[in-house]
Amino acid sequence: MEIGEFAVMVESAVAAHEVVIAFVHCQITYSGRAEAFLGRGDRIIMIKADATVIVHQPEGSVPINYMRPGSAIDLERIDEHLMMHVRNDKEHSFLDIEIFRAYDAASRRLDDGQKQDLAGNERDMSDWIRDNPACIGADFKPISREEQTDVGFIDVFGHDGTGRLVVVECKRITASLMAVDQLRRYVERVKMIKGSQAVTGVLAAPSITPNALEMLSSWGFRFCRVEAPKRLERWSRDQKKIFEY
Amino acid sequence: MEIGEFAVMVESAVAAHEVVIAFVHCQITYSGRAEAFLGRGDRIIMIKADATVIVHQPEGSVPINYMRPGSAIDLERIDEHLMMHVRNDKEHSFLDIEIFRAYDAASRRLDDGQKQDLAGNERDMSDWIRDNPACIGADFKPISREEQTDVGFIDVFGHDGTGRLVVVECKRITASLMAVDQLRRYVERVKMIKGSQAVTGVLAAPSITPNALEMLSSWGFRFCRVEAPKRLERWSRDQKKIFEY
DNA sequence: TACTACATCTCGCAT
DNA sequence: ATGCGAGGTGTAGTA
Repeated sequence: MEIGEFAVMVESAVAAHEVVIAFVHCQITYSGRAEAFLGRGDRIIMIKADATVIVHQPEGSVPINYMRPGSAIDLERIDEHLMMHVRNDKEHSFLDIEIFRAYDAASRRLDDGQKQDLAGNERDMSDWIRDNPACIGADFKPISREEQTDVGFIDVFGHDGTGRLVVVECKRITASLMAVDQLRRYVERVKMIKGSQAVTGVLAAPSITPNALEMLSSWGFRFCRVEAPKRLERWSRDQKKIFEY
Repeated sequence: MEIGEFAVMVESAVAAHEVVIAFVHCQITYSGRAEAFLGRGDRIIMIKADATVIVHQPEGSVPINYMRPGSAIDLERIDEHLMMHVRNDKEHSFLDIEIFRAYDAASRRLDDGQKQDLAGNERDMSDWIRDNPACIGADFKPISREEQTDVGFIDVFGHDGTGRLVVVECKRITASLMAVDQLRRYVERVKMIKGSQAVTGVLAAPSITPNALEMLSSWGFRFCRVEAPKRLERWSRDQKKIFEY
């Protein structure tokens, strides 16, 4: 694709808030929260309707460069090259893509107002614990869940039969040292605010790392094996049969 | 673009490890670490040379769905639709993209062996502190930096003039409560292993939140204002003039 | 492989 | 605007 033709296409598509995709050979300079340089190679450039710019290499799941929505996109012709300047003045960042060749490009207006419905997150997990408190302890009585109490964001907050307060921290994946740090901070906060030492912590997760379990125990806290529930599991179970053949 | 033609193009491109980009109207079902459904709308599908699959909506900087490298991609014709099944058996996940229309698509073999050279990360920051220890304290003497010592991952580890050990934790952006948690854990670990109470902590960051500063002080630790250095700032400063006009 | 911590993390929610 | 924590986080480094 001739570079001048490519430039015209990109400029008109960006002006019309179309989505643009291009296969190019380029080198890239970034400056903003960090600074980076990427030498010449083949990449995929995506410009979205909201002026988000994303650059992908031919392999790997994360973009090598990107600029957030609302960037200003300018093209500058330099000899046979095309410099794509992407600026975000508010964030004091820029991305300069020097395009040596444009192999192919496409643009189109796309419409999509849908939002994804997702199940199995940490909120589903704390809901499930509130409704199934016995998984934390036979006498565990939940008081609040994911609410902004006077002690802050605590996933599930309750008390046991003896009147001791219980702070539950949920993790949807293996709990690590950082989860124990967080639980400890919450328990200390509750002790401080309630002016009582009768507070303990429970880490609820599908599993826990050995170091985290050791640290948890050293603070007198407890691990509870809980899986994040998947609301949509009805169809999931059917689909999963595919894996089994 | 006729859906049968699209199917043939995708299958041959995937087999040839080409990169594929398509503008489609589709709905998407995901099951894996969580479960999700996304109703009908226009999206961009990217299939990379390593069988990574990424789906973007027309706005926003993050993909709405993705499958990691090494996925199995199968197409199934259902009446006038096309079902793209993406499976990753190892991760027990799948992505089903029901494509109602393929507006446009392109594929191409892309070559890129380049790696990005990046400056201004946390490692650069700990390097800089090691080489400029006075920023931590007039008598601070660094011993190690980002090394796996017998006390674990500590950004910069040293001692002050009085023989007291100093643990430095670096954050390239504003330090929060979690950074203080981390520093406290490291200091406790060093106290335990060295069997000494003469250990203190320093949090080095460009700024710190009020709560984090309060917690830091309550543990007897100290905040040090340090910016992540940008090795490439030579050209950066020149380019930044653009912002000023 | 599991564990740990960084990331130009991004995003949402609440103050 | 800032603070805080989740994320289908992903990725790199290391044991």
